[in-house]
Amino acid sequence: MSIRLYNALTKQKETFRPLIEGKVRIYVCGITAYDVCHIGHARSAVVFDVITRYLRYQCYDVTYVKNFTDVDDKIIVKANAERGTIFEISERYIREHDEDMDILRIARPTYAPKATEHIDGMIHLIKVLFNRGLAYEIEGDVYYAVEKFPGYGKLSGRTLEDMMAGARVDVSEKKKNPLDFALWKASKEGEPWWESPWGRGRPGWHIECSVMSQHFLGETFDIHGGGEDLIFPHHENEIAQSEGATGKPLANYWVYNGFVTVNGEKMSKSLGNFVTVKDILKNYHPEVLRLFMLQSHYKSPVDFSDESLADARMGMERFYTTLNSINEALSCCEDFSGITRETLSAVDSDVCGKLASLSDRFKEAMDDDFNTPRAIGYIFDAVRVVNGYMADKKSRISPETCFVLYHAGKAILETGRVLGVFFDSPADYFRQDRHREAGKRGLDVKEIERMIEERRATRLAKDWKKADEIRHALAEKKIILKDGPAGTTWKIE
RNA sequence: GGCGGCAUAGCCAAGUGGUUAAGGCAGCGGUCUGCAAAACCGUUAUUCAUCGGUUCGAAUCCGAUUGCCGCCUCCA
Repeated sequence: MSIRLYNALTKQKETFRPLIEGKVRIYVCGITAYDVCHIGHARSAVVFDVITRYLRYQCYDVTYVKNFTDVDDKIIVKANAERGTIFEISERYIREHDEDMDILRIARPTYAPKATEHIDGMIHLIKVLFNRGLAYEIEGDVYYAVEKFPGYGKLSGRTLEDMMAGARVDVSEKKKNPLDFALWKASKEGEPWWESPWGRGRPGWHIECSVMSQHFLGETFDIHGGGEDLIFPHHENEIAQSEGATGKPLANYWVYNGFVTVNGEKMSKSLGNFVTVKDILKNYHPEVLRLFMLQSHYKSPVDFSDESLADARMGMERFYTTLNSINEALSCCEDFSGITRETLSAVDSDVCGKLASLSDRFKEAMDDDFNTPRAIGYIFDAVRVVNGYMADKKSRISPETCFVLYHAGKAILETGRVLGVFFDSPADYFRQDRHREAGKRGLDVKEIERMIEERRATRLAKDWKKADEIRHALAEKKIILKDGPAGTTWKIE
């Protein structure tokens, strides 16, 4: 069993073979720290989180690096506008980024370096490029001479001629070739600067990733990733810099997540449809956002809307409802330590077998280019099997049943957690959901619970008419009551 | 203009050469329930944008057409 993944460099699915047996080194381009994270950042983070979780689940020792760009035009503009330093701006947004990612249950990268921590390395790399005749300096700016690097365009699948034909190339007087890009920029008045052999300046955008990836992962590493918009020019330029300097491949597999659109439109500040992670987390559980994203393949574009999130919430409710039922059944469970697969009845054994196959099917799906939609389909299958089993066994909880349910719950939790979901207890999940939904609709939780308490008394008195009146009054507000043996619980539709 | 991607049920979405086209949401019928909810069972695409072609056989490969989208400028 081996993982196959789509390599954007070769444009085909390939068998994944890490450079060092058992170890995987991944570099993903992170954010430029000048604003809060939006759902596009969230998708990229979720995709690579799931990839690293799955690789670790498959017992790989993963080193995952995700950088922060903390010096850049937009940060400088914002710092000047606020009469602060670029560090005040970048530190603020890095902190916000980390908070958002933690809530989204994104495992922290092994290393999260900042560009400004590696200025010396950048200067060193630029010197190497000079020595190799790939860089030139004009008035304190240093440019990369793209026509000197034969492989330029190999990742994005275009040639220099193609690119020259495009009318949108910015023609700068200084550059020898309009496609040359800045490695180092002379700092203007009011801009941050570092000393360099070419005078006071600051780094170009692409050089940081070449330096930091090499610093943490070596000259060649396994997987380089990011959003698909980074293919050109960012990663094309990284390849030119790194491979131009070392003569070795930068990374063996190039993996890109598709974009998020909002109601069918590209997210942009001018359209005013910029959805931040914080906006979503006000209205939905973080795992709902993850489920929504993972129900599409990572390479596909995904369209975000309130309806699609609401659908994902219903799906998540199905999972947690089953997890809850398993917990309830096991809470009154008998000792099943003496039970083994071999001692089970045919029916019990059959269910146990079906649940045991979840893990294999899950791996089969994930091995195929991290096919999370299929993997999730298999978890839903398992949920149906275990629900059917519980419906059959309703009132007869035996040690054998407990054994089966215990293993069923374990299998579902284990697979789900590779996807970064099912980390809450069901009780917690539903409590949060009630409060969140009540908040969205301006409903008073205390008042709802008071009415349920009132209804409890009428039910004890078997006054069904009055009980139903209360049920219907709450139903008008989309509040659904569930009468169970342990009392009445509620949720919002 | 150049490069690339996508089109599968009411909606979302797997499947990319061969038994009944996963799964979720929504809907409908039934079981269960004091009534509900949840759950379960059944049901909802003779067909995969359109038209041709290759093949014993195609949603899956090839060509054309239509429609949508991304990149080529900062962008996850």
